[in-house]
Amino acid sequence: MPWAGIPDRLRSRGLRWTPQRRILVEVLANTDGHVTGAELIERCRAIDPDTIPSTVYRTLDVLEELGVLRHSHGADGREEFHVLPAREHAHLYCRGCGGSWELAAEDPAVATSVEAFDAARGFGVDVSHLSLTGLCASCRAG
Amino acid sequence: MPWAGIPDRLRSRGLRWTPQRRILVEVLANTDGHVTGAELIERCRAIDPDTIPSTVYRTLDVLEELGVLRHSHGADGREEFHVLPAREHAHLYCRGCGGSWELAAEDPAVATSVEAFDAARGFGVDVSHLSLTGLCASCRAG
DNA sequence: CCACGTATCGCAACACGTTGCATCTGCGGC
DNA sequence: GCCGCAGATGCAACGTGTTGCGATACGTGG
Repeated sequence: MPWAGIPDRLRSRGLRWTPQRRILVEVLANTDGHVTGAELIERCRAIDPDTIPSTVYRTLDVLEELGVLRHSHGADGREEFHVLPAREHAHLYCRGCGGSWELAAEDPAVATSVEAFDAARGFGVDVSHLSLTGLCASCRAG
Repeated sequence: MPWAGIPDRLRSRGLRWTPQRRILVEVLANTDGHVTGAELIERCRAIDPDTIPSTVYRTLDVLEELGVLRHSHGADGREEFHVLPAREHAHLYCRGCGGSWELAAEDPAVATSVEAFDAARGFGVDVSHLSLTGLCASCRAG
């Protein structure tokens, strides 16, 4: 678990390890897949009811700078956080059925797209911040 | 100007042409490129200071259903509206310099990506809802 | 083990957007 | 020209996220 090293990683940057951050990291350690900011706050409050939203969001920013997590924006523009992006991944949202899927960076379609933007304009797409909205195969068929 | 036909298009659907909608359409008619919801409200208030946000957002929904405009989410997740998407287009945001670019659906990189997702999983990407974040060529070089 | 500097916290206010509901009004029909 | 009613409005409350600021406490150095 990479969580164990976080206190020292913070301190080595002149940042601090506080009870509030410990709680959030504990929550994140028990999380996989996506979570919204609101969900994280809720889970933190389950541990410490005094959890303050702004503290959570600020800590999330810090953890993102540390590279421990990533955020992107869902189909509705809401923030979504991804823990431990061991594999970078993008997201697909279907506006028909509301379904969502994770796509690895190695997914052929994703890789093709990234290459296309690189080749065409030298733009380096952040795969982990990539959210596509559209219609999935079955909604198109139906 | 396609705006002239809007009152009738609304009525033919059993919807209504109201003073509030007239103001918003007037604002949109003098807009090109992207606007955020907040900007639209501000411009409406310049005409009628009593403009209410919820009315504006609801009208925007209606106009989007009419196909007069489209919305997507910017790099920060905020809503962005696009007037008259005569040409469907996607957006590119650079997290380095904060720059943003419009990409036509016919842009080679965009077209390649759309095809890739269609071919790989039958997913039909909404180009007009597509926002990519990453690093532009000059920020990568710098 | 204490003191000090600064990162962080808690709180309050704000910004953007959404929702529920009572009231009002556009507009089609008579 | 008037009526009725579904569609819209206005308002108020809420949800999510951000920001500014004074108070607090982490952790380093003595």
